This record gives sequence, C-alpha cells and structure tokens, in this order.
Amino acid sequence: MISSNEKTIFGKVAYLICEEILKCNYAADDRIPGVRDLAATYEINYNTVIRAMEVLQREEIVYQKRGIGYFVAADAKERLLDGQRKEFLQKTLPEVLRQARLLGIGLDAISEAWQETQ
Amino acid sequence: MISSNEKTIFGKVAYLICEEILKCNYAADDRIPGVRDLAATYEINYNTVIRAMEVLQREEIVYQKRGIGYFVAADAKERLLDGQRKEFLQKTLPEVLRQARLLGIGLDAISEAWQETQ
Amino acid sequence: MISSNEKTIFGKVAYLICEEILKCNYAADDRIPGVRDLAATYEINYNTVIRAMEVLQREEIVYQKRGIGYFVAADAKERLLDGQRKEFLQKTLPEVLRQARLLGIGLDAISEAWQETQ
Amino acid sequence: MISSNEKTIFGKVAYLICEEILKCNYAADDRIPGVRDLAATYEINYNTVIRAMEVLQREEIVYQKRGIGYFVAADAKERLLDGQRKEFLQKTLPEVLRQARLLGIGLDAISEAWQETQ
DNA sequence: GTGGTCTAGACCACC
DNA sequence: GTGGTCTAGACCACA
Repeated sequence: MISSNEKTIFGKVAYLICEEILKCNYAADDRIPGVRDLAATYEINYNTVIRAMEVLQREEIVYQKRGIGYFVAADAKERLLDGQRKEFLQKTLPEVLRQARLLGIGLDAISEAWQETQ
Repeated sequence: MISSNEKTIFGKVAYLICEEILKCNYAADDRIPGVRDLAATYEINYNTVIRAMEVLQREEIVYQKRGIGYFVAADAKERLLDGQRKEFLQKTLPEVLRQARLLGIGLDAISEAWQETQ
Repeated sequence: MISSNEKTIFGKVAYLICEEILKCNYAADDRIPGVRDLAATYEINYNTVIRAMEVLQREEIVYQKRGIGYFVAADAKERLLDGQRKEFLQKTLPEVLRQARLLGIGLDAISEAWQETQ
Repeated sequence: MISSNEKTIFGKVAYLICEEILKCNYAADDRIPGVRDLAATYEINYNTVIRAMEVLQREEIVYQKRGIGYFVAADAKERLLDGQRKEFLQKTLPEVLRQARLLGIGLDAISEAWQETQ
C-alpha cells in the first residue's frame, strides 16, 4: 500500500503519481512522463524517481515497456481507490477525528471546512 | 510547532507527550516521568527520548530542573491547544478533506465516522 | 524468490547471503556483518549492499534492528531450502539436463562429475 | 564463447540461434531467417537482433552476404559442440551439482530427472 | 557505531 | 531517445 504520508521522497513521488491516476490525469494504459521529466517536474534527482517507479511497479500500478517508458496498469485506478479508501476510512479518518475531539473541534467546524474545500 | 505526523521517532515521542498534556494526564508544573521510564514505555533508546525533550524544551512546553526531571510549563496546555488547533484547521483538516473528495468519500461518511469515534 | 543467476550485483549479493544462511554460516537470529563490512568483503559499493538487504528484508529472510544491524529470520533457512529446492528441481535441473542432451553428454558423465564435486 | 545464461537479450538471442544450429534446424551454409523475421519471432526490437548477429559473426558462427542475409558457417556446429561441451563440463555442471549438494539434492534425484527429460 | 536516503554522474542495454 | 545499475560522497536518524 502506498499511503499519503510516505516518509521518503521517492515514497511521496509514488503517492503523487497515484493521485494523478486517481484524478484521471493519467488514464489506463497512458504513458507516464519519462523519469527524467518527472525528476525535473518535482525538482528531485533522477534516481529518486526510478525508486518511486520500482515501488509502483511492485504494486502493479504501472508496467514498463523496455526502452519506451512506464504505463498505467489497466485496473490501477480501481485498485488504488479500493485500497486507499479502506486505508482512509480505517486509519486516517478515525485518527484525525480523534485528534479533532482532543482539540475541542466539533463536527460543525469540520462541516464548515468541508463546504470550503474545493 | 510539534505536529502529529512528525517523521522522526523523537518527533513522534514529543507529540505523544503533547497529547498527554492535552489530555491532562500531565498537568501544569507536574513532573513528567523520567527519561528512562519513557524510553521503556515507548520502547526506544534513551537518547531518543532526550532528543524529544530538547524539542519540547525549545518550544517551552516543558522546563527542566537539573537532577530532578522535566516539568510541564504553566501555560503549556493553552499554547498547545492554540497552536495545534490552528495547524489542524489550516493544514491537516483541509488536506484530509481534499483526500476524501479524491476518494469519493462524502460528508455523510465522515459524520458517520464521527459518531463512532470515542 | 531469490535465485542463483540474479542479473544485478545487488541480486547476486542477496543470493550469496542466502547461500551463507543455507551453509549455516549465518544461523537463525545471528547478526549479519554490517553493510559497510559486506561492501568491503564483496568489493562493491555500500549502497549496493543496502539494495541487497532491502530485497532480503522484503522476502523476510532477514529482519532489522534499528541502529544495530540485520539479523537472520528464524525460519529463513527452512523457507530458503523449500523455495530454492522447488526452483532447482522444476527449472534449473531440467534446463541443464536438456542442455546436456543437446550437447551429447550422458548421465555417466554427470555421475562422474558428481563424484568429483566436493 | 556464447553460453547459456547470457545476461543481455541480444546474448540470449545469440544463444538461441546457436541451439538451433546444434539441433540441426539450421545446417551448414543454410540461410538464417531474416533479421526482421527473427525480431518478430522473439518479439524484440530489430536492432537487438542485429547485435546478436554481430556477436555470432565475431565468433565466426555465421557469415554475412550483404544484401542477402546471414548464413551458418561450415564448421559452426562442430566448433559450438566443442566449445559449449567444454564450458558445460567445466563450469555449468560443477556449479549446478554444487548447488544441488547445498540443497540436499542427491544423485538419485538427478538421475530420476534425467529419465523424465525428453 | 549502526542503517538509510538523497544527490550526482558515468555507463549500459534496449527501442 | 528510453529505463536501469553502479559508484561516490554528503548528510541524517537511531542506539
């Protein structure tokens, strides 16, 4: 599972690419920009992008065509949605709500913030 | 600012101690358990606890009486509440809600989780 | 599965460490020499050893104690024996025997070589 | 020497062509299928086949008639048999038997596999 | 002291 | 041109 809150830079990059897939910026079987391009975009080292791609490949979110580039796996979006939803509902959300209660922040404030998002 | 989601272990420990203060488990001018005790509690190395205490001292959340131990600063809880509230409302919450939207999770699901918390 | 015939150097190093475990040079819960030591032993870069250890950790052949080092997992040898035996009998051996036939080398020559081994 | 276990794709292709010669699928002075055909057969890029042919030419296993194609050298099979036999008996076989011993696999299991081959 | 990450750049295989 | 591996060295967190 790739979560938001990865600690390493390559983990974060992997997550960012997952977000792009979730947002449909990279659709199934689309080619992902080249590793050198991504390195420039995110202003990180090229090898760090490679590490991110290794992670995504191991999770079967992307596949590789030798000498051509990386492509979004056919069912990547579905699997990501499933996995991340579960993670969010079981871990992230309860933890955040627990923290809200600790800070004396109520559901009303959360609803308000919800209206403001997006 | 000490936030939830600190990346380092000593950061996380610092945050956990803040939580104890927020929960009033450590009240103003209370002595915090000894460094060795905390190391045992959190199952980490003694030096890591020291680092956490350095952070808390720098933020003036605890103060030290040499040879005796660490104590909760008088206004620690208030300042923590203020700071963490601001952080939560401005950073954590918007980010989490943004992620929820991305995953197709609505306010209803969040409300539901809210009821279940606690 | 880590096989003999890994293509990358870090893969080969991972395999060499597996061999040491199979030979009981590293027993269960033994500490494996430090990454910098291994780098010197095998005359490779220190980062390459780290990659090998990542592989071994993912396969749960070694585990890590933070700041101390790597240790052989309790059941590493058994799992390695199982996995590698299966691989050997199903892939390596048939392929080698097929090649022998192709080269006109008979079972007698193989038996002879067997006597000479070890 | 072209061995089984070449690491590169063009090396593997070169080896596969050697096997065809050993199996007499390509006889002395026969024309080898065209580069584009081979690329299609092995599902690799045209340039990679060219590399394989360069290797085979350097080893004088094939020769080229420009504009016509590649042909099997007169004594290719004999030289291949000699070379590969030596390689097999001196390197491959001892290594495989060593591995078998390490895995606790005996000559009986090998004999058994031998009966099953072919 | 331990492991670990990131950067940088050389070099390679493949398309 | 693509991805990928290896080396080298700086820097960090943890025990």
